[in-house]
Amino acid sequence: MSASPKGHMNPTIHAVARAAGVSSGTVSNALNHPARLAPGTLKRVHHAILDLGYIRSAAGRTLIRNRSDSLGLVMPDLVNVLFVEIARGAQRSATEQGKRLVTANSGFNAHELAAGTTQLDQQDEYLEYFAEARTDGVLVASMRDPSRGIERIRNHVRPIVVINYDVPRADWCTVLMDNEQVGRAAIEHIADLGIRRAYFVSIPDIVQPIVERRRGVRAAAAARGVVLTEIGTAGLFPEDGAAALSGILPEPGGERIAILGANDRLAIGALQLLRARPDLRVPEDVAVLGMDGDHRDDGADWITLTSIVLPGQAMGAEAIRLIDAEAQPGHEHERAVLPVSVRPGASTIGG
Amino acid sequence: MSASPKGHMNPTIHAVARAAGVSSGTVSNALNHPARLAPGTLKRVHHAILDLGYIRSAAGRTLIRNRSDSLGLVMPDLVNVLFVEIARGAQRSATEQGKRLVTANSGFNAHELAAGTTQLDQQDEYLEYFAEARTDGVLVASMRDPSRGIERIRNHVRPIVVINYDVPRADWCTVLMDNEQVGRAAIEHIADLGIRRAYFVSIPDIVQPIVERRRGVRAAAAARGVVLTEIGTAGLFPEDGAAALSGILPEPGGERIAILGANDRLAIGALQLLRARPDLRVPEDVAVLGMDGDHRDDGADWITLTSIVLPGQAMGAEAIRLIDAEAQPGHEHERAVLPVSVRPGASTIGG
DNA sequence: CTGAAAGCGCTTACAG
DNA sequence: CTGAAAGCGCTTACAG
Repeated sequence: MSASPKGHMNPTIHAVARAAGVSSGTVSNALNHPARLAPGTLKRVHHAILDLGYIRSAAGRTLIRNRSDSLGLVMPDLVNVLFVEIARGAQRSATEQGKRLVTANSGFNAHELAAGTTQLDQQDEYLEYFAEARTDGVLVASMRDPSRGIERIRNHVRPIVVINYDVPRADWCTVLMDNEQVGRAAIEHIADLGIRRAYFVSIPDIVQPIVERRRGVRAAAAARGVVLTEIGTAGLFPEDGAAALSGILPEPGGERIAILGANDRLAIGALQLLRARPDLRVPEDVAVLGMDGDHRDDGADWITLTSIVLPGQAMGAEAIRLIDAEAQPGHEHERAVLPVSVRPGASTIGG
Repeated sequence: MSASPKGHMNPTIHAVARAAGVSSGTVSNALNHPARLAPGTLKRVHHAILDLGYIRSAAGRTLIRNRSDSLGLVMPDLVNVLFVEIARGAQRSATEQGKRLVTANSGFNAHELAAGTTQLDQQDEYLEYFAEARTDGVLVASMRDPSRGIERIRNHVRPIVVINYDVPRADWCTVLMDNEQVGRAAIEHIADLGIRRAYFVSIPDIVQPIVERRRGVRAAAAARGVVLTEIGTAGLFPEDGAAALSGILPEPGGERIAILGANDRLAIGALQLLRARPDLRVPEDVAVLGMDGDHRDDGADWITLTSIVLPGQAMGAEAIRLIDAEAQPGHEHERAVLPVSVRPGASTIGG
């Protein structure tokens, strides 16, 4: 049981073979096909393995098998809760299927992008890393087009699933949430409440989800006869929302309006302004809604924020399922679009 | 430039050599010691690499170099924001130093542990995974004793740094935050405000940070003459805090008290109760404080929560630094304990 | 400056 | 049931 009785570091399969008085092929069989060994031999080998603190080298094994029994997940930065949820869903699902999942963070940060301070992210580097490792499959959760990086590794890693970015006619499976539905659901929700005038508060169209939410908002507003005004912000934080909105709050007794934040933080910026305006009632005068369920309502809020719940964990789990499906012969690439739902709060429905 | 002109998959170094009309050793040199090649040869090799979509196999390379040029990080579940911050700090720091960092989630969940519904986590499995991969160093962020898993891989991976768990006389470097200071700082803060009676609300001592925070709270309360009452909860959520505290709220006009949540969510449970009690003023009658800076105060709160800011990103960065330091000859294991600080909010200081 | 050869630690038919 | 041997894809002295 002692880790290393002979002081040897890095014991190999040959050291184990010597200690057990067998050949290295037999040690390998003990690990890979134990049923082939006589019980006594198996026991001796296992004893030697424990005694030497032997751990098989993945390099030798991967080299000859040309597979590594593990999956890779490339993530943007973890500031966005959506990606934490995607990672959790994927990890759980992989574990349930007995697969190892290993994650790399590319350092992409939408806040920085919006503020114009982005450095390059490491997405392509980590894709290459997983390709070098001959990972059995790669999941890429992304805020930007991953095509170039994927193109490079195509010859070396087969099942690839892209999460959260939609490339037309892509040569891989894709898992998306329905961002147009996010925008539509927001408008539907306030239209159902009888509100006829809405402000959509958002950064410019620099990332795909924003583009699509805007499209959904516009389409639904047109369909429902909601008068829509779009307000641009410099960033995705509450103060950006507050700064952009300070001019548009109505006088008391005016027409009822809704403020729709492209994300929850922007909506919270609106709530901050409104807290300082006791003459305006929420939601009777101004209804407020966020669009990415990022804000964790744990009961400390002065008013709970209505938002759209994004299916992060489900997206992660779906991606693992598709990795599997891709491995089936004759599989056609799938494009899964997962639905979202409104989580009503007092900021629109009161109570 | 086409990915695979001859339809070959998994091109090897030999395929590249053939295409470039050189030997495989020369291709290897082009990758590892480009200066050794004649410019024309180098160019031909690079062209062949691009043309074939060649990506070097880490397996062959690791096998002969016995190192993989990457670091592994084993994390508990990402529900706890502290660990997200640790991961971000480690990732950023590794990137700055040009190192690849790859992460695995063990699925340990303190909430589930507190609720008694834990399954086993995968910490040891992923430690073994990184050992098999001959990772150049391993970081383990943990809520439980990782000794067994580390002991097993000791012969195969050298620099090991444990984050957030303190093993006495450990044979590795350790990065901690000062959890006793967390408890002390909480008491100091409210004692400085003149409060003489405090309630410490916490799950039982099933994880190390709780043990130490309790110890710090007790020591500081004794030192400062604060009358301390400890309240047990069944879990770490706001509703657990609210359930445990509903009996202890004072009548208006009584002695001023402080409620100290072992984490922010428990403190928020107290805030929920207090919002329903307009006869009690916060912080004049009841001051409330959380202990893990987990709650993101983004301005939607009815009152901002005073809390203790934990040095998550700094811990991650420090761990990367120690991996480096361990590699120096003659290095002695370090035990870094990073300080915490109070983030004052209206829930204790008003305003 | 380039090539031939050895060897890293495994797994897998194949003999025996 | 076990062992000897080939080979996975690389890198690195070493000749030339």
